[in-house]
Amino acid sequence: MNIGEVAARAGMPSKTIRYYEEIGLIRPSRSANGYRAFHESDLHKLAFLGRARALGFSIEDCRTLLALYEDGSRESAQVKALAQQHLAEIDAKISQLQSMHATLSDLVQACHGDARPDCPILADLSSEK
Amino acid sequence: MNIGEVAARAGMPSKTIRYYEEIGLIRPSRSANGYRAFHESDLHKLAFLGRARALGFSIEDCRTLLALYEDGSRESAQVKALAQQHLAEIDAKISQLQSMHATLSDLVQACHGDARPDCPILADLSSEK
DNA sequence: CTTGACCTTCCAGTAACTGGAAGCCTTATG
DNA sequence: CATAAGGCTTCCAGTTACTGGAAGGTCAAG
Repeated sequence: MNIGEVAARAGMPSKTIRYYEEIGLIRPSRSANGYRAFHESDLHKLAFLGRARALGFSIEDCRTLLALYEDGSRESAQVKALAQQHLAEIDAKISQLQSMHATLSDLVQACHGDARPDCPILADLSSEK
Repeated sequence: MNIGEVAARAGMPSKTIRYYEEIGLIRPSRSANGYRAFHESDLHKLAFLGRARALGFSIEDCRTLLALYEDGSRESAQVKALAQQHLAEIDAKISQLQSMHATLSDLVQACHGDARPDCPILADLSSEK
């Protein structure tokens, strides 16, 4: 399989796949012509990575997850710990965004949004204290 | 005022303030010794930027907001439009994170997290289809 | 034989800082 | 007056996870 087909099947750009090779997440072999030659196992790894990334895991987390996945003697506790930690980060981000949302939607509500310069949003941003 | 005091009063690192100057968000004057000399107006702008950043606005949005703030003949509609657009992005991020959260917390729930290698989280990530 | 679609590598840019090195300025102290 | 501490300066590199683009090799079709 060439990179284009793999990209299509894994649902990610070829660029990303090359990048993943560059940082050592995958190691496709090479054909005589210099093209990357992907096996099913490479495709499988890429799909794994794609799903992990879709869940918001960082590349380094993905590297760890992949290593755990390939380590038959892993302890599920390690995986769970990593996932829980990530979940906590997600929670934190959600809270932060919700807080932003609350403030900002109040301000947007308060702004009449017409041709006049008077604006509660700017007033809030420039408020003393 | 030197940069240290401004940093303390604006609640951001000196590094950030230098960076904001570098990208043209502020233009503090200079003392004879080469130190940046901040006026109250600079501090005010930095506080404005800090609040806008805290609401998640990008630097470029901040630049626009600052320009609008300083333009006495702005139309509040412009500010409101920018804020609404940002609010939509926040909504999108929250949805995405909530979706990740839902999937991941299910998986975490399902993982016994002990010394055994069996792990629903890895199973899901490596699932065909 | 040429065209077009793939493939290759390499370099640069993105967002918004952050860390660190090398060195000048200022102030307090012995 | 020498020096040491702390603040200031600039400049360079690194971070995250790609993405775009240039220059050029390869392959299948007409």
